[in-house]
Order: sequence, then structure tokens, then C-alpha cells
Amino acid sequence: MDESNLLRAERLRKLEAWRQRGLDPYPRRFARTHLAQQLQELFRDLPVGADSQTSAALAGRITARRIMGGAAFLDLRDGSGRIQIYGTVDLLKPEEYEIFTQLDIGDFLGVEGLVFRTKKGELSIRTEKFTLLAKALRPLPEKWAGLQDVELRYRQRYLDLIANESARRIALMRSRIVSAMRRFLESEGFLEVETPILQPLYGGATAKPFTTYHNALETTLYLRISDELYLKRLIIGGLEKIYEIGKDFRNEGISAKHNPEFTQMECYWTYADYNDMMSLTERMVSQIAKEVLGSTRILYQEHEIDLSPPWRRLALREAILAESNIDIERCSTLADLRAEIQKRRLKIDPQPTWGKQVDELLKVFVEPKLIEPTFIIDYPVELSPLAKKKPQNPEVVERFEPFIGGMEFGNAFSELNDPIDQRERFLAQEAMRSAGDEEAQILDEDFLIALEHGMPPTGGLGIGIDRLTMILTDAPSIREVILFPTLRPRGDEM
RNA sequence: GGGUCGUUAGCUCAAUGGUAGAGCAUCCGGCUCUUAACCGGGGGGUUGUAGGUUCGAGUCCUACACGACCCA
Repeated sequence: MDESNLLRAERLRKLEAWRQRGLDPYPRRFARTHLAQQLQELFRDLPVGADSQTSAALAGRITARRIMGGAAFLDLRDGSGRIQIYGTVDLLKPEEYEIFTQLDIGDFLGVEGLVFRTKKGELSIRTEKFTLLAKALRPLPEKWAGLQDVELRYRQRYLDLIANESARRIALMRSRIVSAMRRFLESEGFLEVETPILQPLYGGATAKPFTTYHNALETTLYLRISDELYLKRLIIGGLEKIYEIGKDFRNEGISAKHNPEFTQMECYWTYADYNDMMSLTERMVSQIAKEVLGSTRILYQEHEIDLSPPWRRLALREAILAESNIDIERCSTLADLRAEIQKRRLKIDPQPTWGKQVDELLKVFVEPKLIEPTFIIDYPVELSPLAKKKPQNPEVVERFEPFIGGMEFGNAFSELNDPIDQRERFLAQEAMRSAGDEEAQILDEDFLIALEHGMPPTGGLGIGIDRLTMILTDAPSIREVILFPTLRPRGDEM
């Protein structure tokens, strides 16, 4: 902390002066009668230059000041909006007015007075009483250009929220999106549950975990990479329609689409399959858009997109065939696949396994093209150890991922409920792990025991809340929709 | 992991290798309807960090830190 900072020293001086007058710069409470926006609407028709009959008490942060001798104007912002505060020597005692003009931008202030409209047409409060509610010791970002430095915007998000309307908008929208999603799921009869984040064994997705240690139990625990295996245990327990919204943690790289901790909604629906989950996804996303944006038509990164159902359904094999001219069913080994890639001189990273190579083809050639809402369906069994096989083709599972704006934002399948098949899939994953694939899933005996008690046919769906929020708020980076994105800690103090 | 770009006052930004500046904010003075208030004056800098080249470095070179974007 820079003690020599003159701006801060100046405010500390004012703080001391305030105390010397016997006033508390950090008092307890303030009784508000109105919010700023409320008054703006209530007195929309108050004529220019006219007084109302209403006295109001408001509280908020001072965001601008205009002092002009015997009269002074402050801008006060509360959670609802902004209103102008007028103070004058005519109404305040000389020493009160003196203090009034010495308030700083950033201070929290409570004001009481008559609501009126100035001769210049601005709805204002004519201050009769005022109270400092919290002194600010550091200056706010510049009032006109705001806070531009992206690093500061992420590290000190509170300043971003104060200075930038777009940051406030996204924070608000995210909250409304999650709220609308809960309402939708509740209305569909889903029950909200909570499952462990600290797990003795992680599973349900292909990812590396964060590892931690519980001292009293003297055991290693992992931060969950997905909710899946616990939610299925609840399905086995007889909870027929359930969902969970919470954080998952994946120990991997950071990008515009990836944050190490992210929020996911997972829901499970007994006696449903992946077709039902597709329908649920379409209806849910379009319903959320309607509630939050008032329309199913959105603009995402220059693309006009219509979210109304039904969405396009496209088999993974067809999609890859169309975009890279490779038929993955005719290339049953990694060597075959690589030969085809080489033959076509495709610019793509070599992957260690057939499945990962297929996944890479999807990511590189197909995903960027999926602007309109699309379900890519029917994935290779190798990539999907928890999904049920298609009856006609055991190499393919009933699985889909939804895409909008060139971005995958979920994952769903007809859940595998055959415990024998599930054990074989786990064993196949273990074999891949032994062969060096760190992300391969781990056999979970406790889960297999649960499955052997019988799990009904079930459809499961996961939706990335961060990605969905990006899509609905037109955000180019996941860091814009996460209030405090993961950053490398800074060595020095600020 | 690689490449490119960025880091200058609290904030937003300038500055051919030659005296580090502006606007906002802040302080002092003036001003009783301003609203990016206005007018006059002042203070505020280890130019991200550490080295190097040079008579002289914000500027050129090297390394490092943090961030953004692109690639893998």
C-alpha cells in the first residue's frame, strides 16, 4: 500500500476532520424511503422548476460533484439508478454546507429532503439533512473513460462494476439466467439437490482434478470435475427428476472459453432418453432467453441467431464428413485416421488415441461452423464411457452436445445403466490410463455397486452456465461472465 | 508450451534516442440551477522489475513478472 499517496492522505485528513467534529464516518444504518429509480418514475411528469409534495430519504454512492459557491450538486447512485442531490446555503447551516461541499466522489451518503425538478429539468433532492454513511479513502476510476485496463477490471471487479455499465449488465443478466433456469426446471418438476464437491474419487468427465487433503480423515480428496456419478446415485435412490447447479473444477489450461472453476447445471430425468433431453434443452434455453432478453433472437459476436426450437440435429459422423471429408466409420484405427488426415493435408494436431483424434476433428473443423443452435449427436463409445450404446450400432452411443455461436455449451446422454457394461467401460478407461492417458476415467467400485442395485432408464444433461451466459450476453470471453476469473496472483501489493 | 502486442501520475491516454506531458481526479482561490459545470493557480512520476548498449534510454537490446490476443 502506498502510504505516500497524496489522494489517499487527503481523504484520511477529511476522515479525521469528520471525527473531530464528533461525527461517525462509518455509522450503522440509514432508513431509506425511496430508491433513485423509483423517484425518477414517480415524478416523471413533475414540471420543470416545480416542487413536489414529497420528502424522500435516499442513500447511495456519490459519483460526481459540481460545486458552485453557494449551491452544490452531487450525483448519487444506488442499486436502482441515479439521482441528483442539491445542497444550498439557504437550507443548510453554514458549517453543514461547508461539510457538504467537502464530500468526496466515492463516499456513501444518506440524504433527506424535498423532491423537486430544477430549472434545467433535472429531478433532484433539495437536501435538508445529510449523513455520511461511509467514507471512501481511495478515488474511483475516471468518470468519463471508466476503467479500461482489463487486468484491473478482473482483479478489482468492484471498480469495474462501479465504472462500467456493461459489467453491471452482465452480472445482472447472469443472475437472471440462473434464476430463470431454476424456474424452468422447477416448473418441469425437477428437484434441486446438492452433492459433494470434496470427493474421495473424481469422475463423470474427462479431466484432471485438483487434489487436496483432509487433515482429520488423513486422506486425499479431489475437487469434483462433474456432479454426474453422485446424481445418478440419487436416481438409483428413487429421486426421479433432479438437478444441481454448482461449481466444477478442472485442473487444465485457461482460455477465453475455459476457467479452472466453472458453474454447471446437471439434471437427470428417469424414463427419458437423449431425445427427451434435446427437447428439454431447446425449451429451456429458448425460455430463458425469452425471460431474460424478451426474445429468442439474439446477437452473438456479429451473428444473428434464433434460439427457438426445434434445433438442428446432426450426427457427429456426418458433421465431420461434411467439414473434413473424412468418414470416421471407415477409419476404425488411429493409423487409418491419421492416414486420411495426411492425405488431405489437414492442419490438425496429432492425438494419442483414435477417440481423441475424432474429438479434435470435431473441435477444429466442425465446432466453429456451428453458429445456429445445433445438437451434434451419436458419439463414439470410446469418448463416452458413461453413455448407453445405440441398439443398432454398439460403436456409437446416444449422446449429444449442444452448440451455439461456434461454441459447445453442454453434454448429455441416455445414461448407461447396465452395470456389467459400465464395469467394462471403466476397465477400458483404466487400460487407457495405464497407456498414459491422464484424463482417462477411474473405476469407481462404489458407483458400480450402486448401479448393481438397479438404475432406471435415465436421460442426463449438463449445461455450462458460464458459456450459456456468454451466448446470451454476447460476451467474447468467459472472464467477462465470471465476476472473479482465475488469474495468476500478483507478487506485489496494490 | 510457442508467437505477437501491451505495462508511463489514482484513472484514461500522449511523448524522432536529447528538459516526462494532457484530460479527469486531487489541493487552493472565485462562483447560489449545475450536470463531462465553468474560470484562475498549485501539487502529484524509481516510465512493471533487473541488467545492458549509449555522452544521453519511457524510447534500443537481454532476462524476468503480469495481462490480452493468436497458434499448438
